[in-house]
Amino acid sequence: MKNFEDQIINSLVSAFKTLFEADIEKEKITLQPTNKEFKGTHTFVVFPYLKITRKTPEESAKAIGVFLVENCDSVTSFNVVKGFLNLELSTETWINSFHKLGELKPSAKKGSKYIVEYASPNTNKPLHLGHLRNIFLGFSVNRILQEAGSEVVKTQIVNDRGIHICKSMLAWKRYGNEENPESSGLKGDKLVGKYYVLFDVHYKEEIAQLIKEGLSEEEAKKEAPILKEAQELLRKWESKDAETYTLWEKMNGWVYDGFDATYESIGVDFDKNYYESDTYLLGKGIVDAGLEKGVFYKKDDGSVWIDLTSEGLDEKLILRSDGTAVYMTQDIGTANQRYLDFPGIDGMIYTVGNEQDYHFKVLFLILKKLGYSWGDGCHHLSYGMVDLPTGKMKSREGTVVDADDIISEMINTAEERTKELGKIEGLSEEGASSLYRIIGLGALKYFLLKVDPKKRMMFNPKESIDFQGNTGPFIQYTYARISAILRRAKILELEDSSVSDNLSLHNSEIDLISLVSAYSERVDLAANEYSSSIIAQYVYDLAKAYNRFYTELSIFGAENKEEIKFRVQLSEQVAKAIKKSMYLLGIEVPERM
RNA sequence: GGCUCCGUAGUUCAAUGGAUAGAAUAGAAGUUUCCUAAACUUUAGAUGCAGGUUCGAUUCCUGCCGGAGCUACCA
Repeated sequence: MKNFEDQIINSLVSAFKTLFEADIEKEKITLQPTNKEFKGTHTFVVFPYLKITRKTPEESAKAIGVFLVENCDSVTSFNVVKGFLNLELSTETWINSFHKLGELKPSAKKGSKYIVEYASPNTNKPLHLGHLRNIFLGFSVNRILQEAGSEVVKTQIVNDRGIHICKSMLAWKRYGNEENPESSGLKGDKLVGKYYVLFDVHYKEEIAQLIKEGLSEEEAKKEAPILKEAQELLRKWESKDAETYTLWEKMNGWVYDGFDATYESIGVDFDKNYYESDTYLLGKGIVDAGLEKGVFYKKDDGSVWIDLTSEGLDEKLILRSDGTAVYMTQDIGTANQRYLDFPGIDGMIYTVGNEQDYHFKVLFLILKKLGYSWGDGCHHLSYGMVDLPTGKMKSREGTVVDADDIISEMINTAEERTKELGKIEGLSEEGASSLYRIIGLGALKYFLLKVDPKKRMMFNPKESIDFQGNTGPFIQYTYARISAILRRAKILELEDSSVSDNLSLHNSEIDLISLVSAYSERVDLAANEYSSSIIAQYVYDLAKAYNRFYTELSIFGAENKEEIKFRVQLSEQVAKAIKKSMYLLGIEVPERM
């Protein structure tokens, strides 16, 4: 909350006290932005208070408005439309508020410590567009939390074991002829993914054959020799069979090289990796402790359960009757392990698709019941699928948009567009290719981050991602435009003195001041909601407002030196706010484009 | 069947219970002797259906219709 807004609210409280002899709690009073069609910037809605005022909406609003103009320094005039009291503030208020930029720091998560998990790839297939949404979201939330004063550990959990891994291993053993990334020229993850698909092809053939021989589909799926062999391979892996283990390590190594290349190209990294092969046995000890505490109970067959029916959920299996772990056991164990690795954390953020909403609801409930102090701080950053016009993306059916493909496609398009617009004059070759990367990735990241994370979103591969309108490049372009202004201002050597408050401010300038000074609030909001789209919307508003300002008013052609100075300073602040916001989204901004 | 989420312009997305439901894109019409036209201006176009709560509902509640997900001793 800005200082002057706090003042206005205080004045509103005393207005009710003086005019209507009513005590209103300060916290209950809110101001909202005034609609563009009306004069003013802040609006107080009187409808909810009519019972107190015992007057018509218009009369009530007018009385309060008169009181504010008389008693509150920042309010200079008002107008009333029905029950809406629109306030206009003094230039001085705006100038002061402008000077306080940067002094207010976001602090929603001050002093807290989080672990953010934002990738959980399987090592049997390459990353696709859905993974990118996951990674960009988590990476951005990590930065937002940091900006809001928190310390963050970035992590991923690698699903490097299980039947699906054995499938690609088996297919490689059978059909691979010792093929490797060097000999094939394929990126490691792509190579392994190829064999995962190949497994499925042969699996389907065998099923078809068995059905011909008279088995039902159900039976055929279970009895296919290739599947049985894969299961055998999993058993061998679990018993640490040397040959199997070596192959597993070799193929996983290829995949990690592939993933690392992709991570590097999109500019994300991790402080700590967790591997399921290390963690899948964790959690059993905690089950024992939970049994003692009475959080869990044992059935006659030896399986362990938790009863969550009183919370409106189901009974949930924690440990199989043969004593082996399930997904939930593992997640409890991993969470505990992370706490041991990073003592003092206040919570963990899991960036995982919304098909697992129920799982995490249960997981967090269990953590709380087990009495972990950090259970309350856990949050499932749930996001919706990225859909194609043809439906859902499915790796096995090959209906995915590959991550590396879409990245290079975006960079290529950026190059084409930039050349078309003739914007590479005076750029070195490295400068140009770095610019294409910045723009292409900016477009992709912004496209995925501007949408509310919780919602399912649509990606149409035929209509490539836009570079115009509400897009990353539009915001980057605005930044580059301002940079040009600042370069020119530097040459002019405007002496650095403060701006007096007898300027007359234009609406577009007030819009900008008010947006720039909202930075901290918006970051805090985003941190509390774990939402990057709040930042994306904010930075778009900012860029849009700046472009309007830029078109409407001439900066260097202003009436007097003081106005020029003010507009340059305003531009500088907007540039800073854009740069910081884009940083929070993991997007770079260019000085020229 | 049970539980959860989602239905907003042709399309892709917005909207702490507030004013005439915002943007972008596609459509129509404009703006470059002057700070970067990846920009700006104008125009047309939408809340699945039926009730309820109230000063006021895209938002909250109920029912229906449509879509998705979860509902494994898989991960």
